[in-house]
Amino acid sequence: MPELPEVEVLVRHLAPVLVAQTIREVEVRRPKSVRPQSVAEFSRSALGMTITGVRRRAKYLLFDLRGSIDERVLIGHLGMTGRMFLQPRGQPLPRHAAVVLGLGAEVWVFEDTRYFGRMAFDDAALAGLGPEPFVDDFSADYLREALRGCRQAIKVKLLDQSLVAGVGNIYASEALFRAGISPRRAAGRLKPAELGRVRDSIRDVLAEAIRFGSTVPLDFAGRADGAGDGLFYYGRPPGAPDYYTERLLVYDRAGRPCVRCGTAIRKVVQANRSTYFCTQCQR
DNA sequence: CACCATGTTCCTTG
DNA sequence: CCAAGGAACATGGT
Repeated sequence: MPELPEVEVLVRHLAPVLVAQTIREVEVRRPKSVRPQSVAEFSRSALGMTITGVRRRAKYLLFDLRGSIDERVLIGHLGMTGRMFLQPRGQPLPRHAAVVLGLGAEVWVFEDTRYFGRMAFDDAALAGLGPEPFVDDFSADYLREALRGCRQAIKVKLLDQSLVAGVGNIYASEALFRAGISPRRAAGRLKPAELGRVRDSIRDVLAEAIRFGSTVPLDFAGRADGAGDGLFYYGRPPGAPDYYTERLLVYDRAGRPCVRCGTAIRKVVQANRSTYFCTQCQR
């Protein structure tokens, strides 16, 4: 689920169903998921608070809470496998439900198979984040300044959250394909025009993903495959094509033909992460 | 069994 | 001291 577009879409879905709700019960089923706080600390901080806003910063979810005497922000991160959704009280929880917050008729579930994600009153990580991709500060000039003299590969730099916040491993490859730039180029060696293309491609690819995600309704009644279990998921009518993977042009397409020139897509490893690109289209 | 996976952080190496 | 690379975290899918 989780790069900037997925988090943004989730925020838009959660905001209308969470705002004005009050947290009446707190159940931490996985203490690690509220680190660095203790379960008791987390529970005390969340209990009785009313949700006044749901926002996003990079890949973090920000939940504005207001109590009778103060306000605070609950911060969520989905890690690699996190999800959040509401389900009716009393229904069986998923195996990896990490935190369950009781609201009115429903409970708010943070589920996280690999437990890399977090839900905590801890904003330390936000301080080091670079600009959001859609703000004016994120410009070709900004990139030129920030990457001056940098010999690291551009793909690796795009994953650096202090350079630009929210790009992950999938959209880094996708953006560079659209920009026509090899992921292995030294970041500081890119020409101004190329940095402009990198910036535009990042924005385009993220915006397109948000636009697509926003058109997909959440399914409260049952799963896209028809197995109704009371949870909600990003819906896809049974038998419909999986647009999510189809609109990715290079990611996870090693060996398959480039959509533009037909050359086999290459997979390489950079900084311990897979990178996908077309050696013909990307120089 | 081996390897891979949408992310972040810590430790080691140079 | 800093930059860069690699492993760890934990579970599941292929």
